[in-house]
Amino acid sequence: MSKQELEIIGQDTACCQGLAAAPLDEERAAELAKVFKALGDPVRLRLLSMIASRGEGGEVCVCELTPAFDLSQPTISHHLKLLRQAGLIDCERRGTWVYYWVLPGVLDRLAAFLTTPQTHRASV
Amino acid sequence: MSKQELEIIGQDTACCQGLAAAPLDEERAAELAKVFKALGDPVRLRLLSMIASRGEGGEVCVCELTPAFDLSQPTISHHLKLLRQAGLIDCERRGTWVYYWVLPGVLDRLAAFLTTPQTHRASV
DNA sequence: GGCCTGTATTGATGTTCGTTGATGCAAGCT
DNA sequence: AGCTTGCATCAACGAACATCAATACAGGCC
Repeated sequence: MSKQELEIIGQDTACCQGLAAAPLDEERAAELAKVFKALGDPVRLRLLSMIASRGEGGEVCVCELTPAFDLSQPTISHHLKLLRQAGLIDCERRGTWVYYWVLPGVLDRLAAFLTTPQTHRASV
Repeated sequence: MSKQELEIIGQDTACCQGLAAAPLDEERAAELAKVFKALGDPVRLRLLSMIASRGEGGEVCVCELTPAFDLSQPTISHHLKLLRQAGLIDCERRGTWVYYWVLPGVLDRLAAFLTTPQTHRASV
């Protein structure tokens, strides 16, 4: 049930130049855009937030997520799949239920990418 | 030429609960999704990166941005408009040319929203 | 004034995305 | 085995989006 996500946001990839460090090349821009696109939907943002609120190592059962929305169960399942394909979350089936969690470090790496580098020819 | 952007990511809005602090309410999720959606396109990410690379207070003329892409001028103009409406950048016309810059603090606030809060019932 | 250059807007088109009902699959239970 | 529950996948449809050619607008220059 795993093994489908992208591996975009660094992990061991030492690279990780910030957005403001230098103009993004086409390839890296395309990869990162997939992640931000996954975040670019209110339902997915809420889903991710609900999962992330469980803290490090925390998990949420799908059965807790679905009833929080005025949407059909397939729709929620679809959004969870997109978040997973973006490399933000992962899941595991345990018995009848499926549990989701936030992949450790991803959000912090994304944040690091956004914040402007301290060392810069700053004008201020 | 300004005065059209959203005011989403805090500024003086003291609020700014992180994504992992608590489940996002519908309204805030919708607002934030607009920003991430603006970032969810490779062209816009590259545009923003090119502008942000100029550092604090830096500006870029549209005439420098357009030729960096294999896209028509109206398309670039359209993407810049979306970035502006998302509250990420602003612009000003000076004579014949239009200059864009990154709104100060926006990226840092976005990053702060993504990073998990330190104070938490962390399991690790 | 008229012309030229740089940028934004409009209208149209092909593609992608969000949503749903129907269906399929996995696991527990009797 | 058969039934039931939880979740994923499929097929289809309407809405939103990215793109372009054509056009409009703004400012400098003659």
